[in-house]
Amino acid sequence: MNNQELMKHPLFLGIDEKDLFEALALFSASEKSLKKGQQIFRAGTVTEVMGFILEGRIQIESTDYWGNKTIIDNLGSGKVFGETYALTGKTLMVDVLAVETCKILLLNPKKLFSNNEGRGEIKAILIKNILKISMNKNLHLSQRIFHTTSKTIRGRLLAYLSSCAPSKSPDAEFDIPFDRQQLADYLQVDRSALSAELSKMKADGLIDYWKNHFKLLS
Amino acid sequence: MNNQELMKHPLFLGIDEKDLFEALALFSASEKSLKKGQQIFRAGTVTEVMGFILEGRIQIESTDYWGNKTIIDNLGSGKVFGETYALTGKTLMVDVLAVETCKILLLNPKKLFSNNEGRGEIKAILIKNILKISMNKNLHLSQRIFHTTSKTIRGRLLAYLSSCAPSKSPDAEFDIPFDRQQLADYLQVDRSALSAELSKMKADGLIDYWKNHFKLLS
DNA sequence: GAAAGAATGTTGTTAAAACAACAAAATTCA
DNA sequence: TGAATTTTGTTGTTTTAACAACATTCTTTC
Repeated sequence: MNNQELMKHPLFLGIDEKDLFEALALFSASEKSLKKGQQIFRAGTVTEVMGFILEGRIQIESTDYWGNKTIIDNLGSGKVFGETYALTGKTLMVDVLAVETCKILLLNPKKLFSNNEGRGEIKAILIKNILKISMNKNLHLSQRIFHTTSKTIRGRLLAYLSSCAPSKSPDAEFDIPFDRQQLADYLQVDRSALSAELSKMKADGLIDYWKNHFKLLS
Repeated sequence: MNNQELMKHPLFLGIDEKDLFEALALFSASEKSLKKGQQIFRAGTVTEVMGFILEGRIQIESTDYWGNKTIIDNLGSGKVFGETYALTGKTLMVDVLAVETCKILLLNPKKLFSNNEGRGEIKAILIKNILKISMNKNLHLSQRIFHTTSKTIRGRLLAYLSSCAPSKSPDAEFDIPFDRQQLADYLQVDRSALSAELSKMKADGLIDYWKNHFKLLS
């Protein structure tokens, strides 16, 4: 990802190209490469930095005492994660890990809130951008809640798949970022029961799918 | 709630008393009284204003096509709601209503982001405050997700009640803001099954309760 | 291209919660 | 205070998903 592309992302929107270097310096930005499966943040710890995904996908999840995993979110390039923990200083409730090879920027937002470092206009823009990102994450978390609102597996699948579909029109096709086990951990249902329900829904003519490629039928 | 008290709340933190009036003007603040059960925002609509609770409690909820209600949150005095929708302009996914007699401030945050109205320092402080509020809401929504992570009613109750307890110490006593039906709608379980499970947990010596007053036992 | 491994699908059994209908208790208010 | 209403608790039945064990298909790698 080059500077031109960086500037198009919500975090750097409104920053002039000539100021981008200064913005990155404000964040004490450092690049990091991750292998598939590698952990970035661990629940129970604290982080001063947040992540910006340059390439690859990461997953936010939580595993309880008995080993039950809950996937909170799955994010791809251009997305920001950990900003809430970096800025509030709260102990992480979740693990964050790379689900494929990743390149990320680690950004420390602390200086944005100092009064004697960096240009005020740049800091103001970045803070506004982080606010927007935070609010979008809010909406995203709300959606996440609605995906598991239904008490039936079918209801949860329909809620999730509908929100993934690129348009309201029937016969919309799209990929989801989960395999079956991950989808089960996201919707908080049993994997084999999920597979069974998907089969039934296909038999009922509601959906069609192949691996992680789905189609909603009319 | 008087000005002294207002200034202690996260939204106005850092604003001098002499600037409070200007801050309220920036928000085009207007006070509104609500009767128990009265709706403030309706799902499917759009709002330019957010709410600040002066007195009483409000509830954020969603009712699906079949009448199944999900309670997302229940907020008391000093809390802000609707800020995400007011600032992003997105269509509301939820209803907001007063669960008891309420007094609220309606605040329009639009001018905070204009360049020619209001003093920059005040706007900057308010934006930072809203950012902090947004992030806390993020953490809150994450917690909300963990409250319904367990597949058993008992697990959900323990997750929720533990997070309500004022301290980790056993025998902690506290009130919850829900009656049985509301708690069921929050934890997304059946009310009668919830009552039955509470009885069992009391019989098992895990908890004690009377109405909405609970005690976690060691 | 065969073998090994991983992912997905299938089926039967078990456990749990939804649901329904009603009983008991608490609260409201006339 | 007592009747009406709301809230909470109880129980039996039905539905659903969890669970377990295994079959099948897909993918990887040598």
